[in-house]
Amino acid sequence: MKKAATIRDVAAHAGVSVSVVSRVLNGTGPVAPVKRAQVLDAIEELAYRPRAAARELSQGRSETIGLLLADLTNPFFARLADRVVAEARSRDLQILLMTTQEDPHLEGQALDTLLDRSVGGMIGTPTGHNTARWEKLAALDIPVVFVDRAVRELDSVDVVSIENVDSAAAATRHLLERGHTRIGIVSGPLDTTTGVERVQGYEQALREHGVERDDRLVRPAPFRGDRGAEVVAQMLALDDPPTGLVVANTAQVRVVLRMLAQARIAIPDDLSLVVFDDNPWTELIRPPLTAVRQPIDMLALHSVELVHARMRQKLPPAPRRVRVAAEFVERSSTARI
Amino acid sequence: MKKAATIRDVAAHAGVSVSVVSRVLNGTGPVAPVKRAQVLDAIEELAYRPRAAARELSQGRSETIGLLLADLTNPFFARLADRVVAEARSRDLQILLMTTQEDPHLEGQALDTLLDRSVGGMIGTPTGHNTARWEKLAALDIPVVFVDRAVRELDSVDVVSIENVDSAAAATRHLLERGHTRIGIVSGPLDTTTGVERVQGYEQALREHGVERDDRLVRPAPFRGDRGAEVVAQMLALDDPPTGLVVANTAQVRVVLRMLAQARIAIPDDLSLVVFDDNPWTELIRPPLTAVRQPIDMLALHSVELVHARMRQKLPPAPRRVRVAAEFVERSSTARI
DNA sequence: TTGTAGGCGTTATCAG
DNA sequence: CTGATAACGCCTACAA
Repeated sequence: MKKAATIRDVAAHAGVSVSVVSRVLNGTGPVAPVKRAQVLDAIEELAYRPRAAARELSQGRSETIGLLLADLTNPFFARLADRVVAEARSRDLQILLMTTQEDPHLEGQALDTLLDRSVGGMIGTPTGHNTARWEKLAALDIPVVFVDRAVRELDSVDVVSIENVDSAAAATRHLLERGHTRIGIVSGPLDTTTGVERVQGYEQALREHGVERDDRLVRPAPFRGDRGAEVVAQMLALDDPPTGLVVANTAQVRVVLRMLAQARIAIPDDLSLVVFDDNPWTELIRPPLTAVRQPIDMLALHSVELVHARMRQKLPPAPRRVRVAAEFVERSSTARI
Repeated sequence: MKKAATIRDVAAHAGVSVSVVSRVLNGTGPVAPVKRAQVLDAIEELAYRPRAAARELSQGRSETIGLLLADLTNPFFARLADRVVAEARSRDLQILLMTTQEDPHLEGQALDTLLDRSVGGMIGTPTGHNTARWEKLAALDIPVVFVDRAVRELDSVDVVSIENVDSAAAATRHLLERGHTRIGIVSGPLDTTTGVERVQGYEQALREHGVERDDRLVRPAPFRGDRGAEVVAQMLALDDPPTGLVVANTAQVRVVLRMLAQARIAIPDDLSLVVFDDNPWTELIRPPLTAVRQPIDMLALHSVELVHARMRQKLPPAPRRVRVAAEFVERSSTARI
């Protein structure tokens, strides 16, 4: 088993210098058509493949982009990863995957190692607690794109997300238009952009319909754990419990559903339900859930496209905020009051 | 913005040579306690982090392992990825993620780029069609571990999977013990080990109970597409349709469930159902599904541990086959006939 | 125990 | 157009 061919082997085999080979490889600089052909032949024959590490070392930057997601257990992030990988491949970018598990400490570690790898760019769902490190990446001229959510302090980085305000407003409006006035919302933590923006949309819809906001019906829940269930249970225990509920925290819909089932709350008879993110199983359960469908392929497409463009310096420096519309999918978990 | 410190900067700052720094970094070779402290200080002060690319180039191998999964859209693989990432982190290994989408062509591409990256190891779910390339990896002394499924031709690579035969037998037995004799099975393609082994388990259980195998009830389906649904529809259209069904192809349970719902087949009244892989939503749907639960964390643990050990040459050359038991979870989708 | 120097595979600069 | 040759940052004999 002889070791893999290097650029020098190719050069020798083709009877040219390494520079020529490098040039045909990267299309940088001129090469005589004849020699080009020879080089191509040699490459073919030796099954030569440039070593990524050497390339990185030499140019100080790589074609690898770090993907730092919260949690692959959440189908939303899993499908996002799937699409990001696909988009990356079509651009010859590699994906280095890490997860934060919504833990700032883990996020910190991940960012550090990403730094070592001198990745060419980053796509991530920030926990909101490592602003210094994120800034460092940016300071090192490593393009960063936040997807799904952002960090308010970091207003110089690109963000790709859905229209959170509009989506939440639409979900709430759907309930209002069906006669509900007692509408609860379980959002994400209020120090995340998704958390606050979705509550804003909810409030906006309420305002439109002249319904007063009741603090007891607006409850944030962390992304991890079962808090979402508790919070809903508390709402339901009120003297005047909600008749409609928006679960805007994707990570909590499962636990909420489980609690509702255990408590034998009939949907939509006892409670009308709209959830954020339309999973493959959302239509499988009984009743099929009305949901806000996030266009995950678009989120992935724009994220990858954005880092890619930045890596190629093909974009003006001003931070980009891409917001794509989400689709409202009406099924059977909501009913007229 | 000054550029990141290199090993030379550290050496200078600590008043030693680079080799000393390298030695304290990698614990290779002796270092005087005093100097070690100085070096550590310098590292701290300069916030030095070794460049992964340089290290790779110099030693010809990296601490990055390639993870080549079929499809992150399948919750089984998504959760597997999640655990693999976690296990990898605790061993300071990085994960380069790629997907095959069950497409041999994409798998081939992925393997090629993995080769360029000179990854230190690989964990993957092979499609079964790129044996040459897989062998090439092995020939290059890159440890390969197949997880979940294997390729029969490649019997020299490590494999981590559940006890497929036993699991399928248990699932089938469960049905038999409840009086079913007409039992269908939707397996994976028969050129995959999971596909054949689960059918073997099914047959074994049948044999135990003296039930004859009916070819029309044993139908493989590809991992992609909706074939599983068609195949079940065909079984159900028989003169003597099955009263029990095992969906052993994780990728097909969703479409089968959808079809069953549309056809208004009552479960378990019309049909008793056991599915492979216990997702978070398996207990959310109506009725909650009886399932074979794959211990995903164990699969991940062993896979990572195995590549890691091989990378460190800490294992005898003989290929390892780790098979972990799966758990049978009885819920409400199966009933006595 | 320490330091020097050569090599890892590419890219890039700069004379021919 | 082409070809030496110097980086790139780290590891590792080998010498001291």
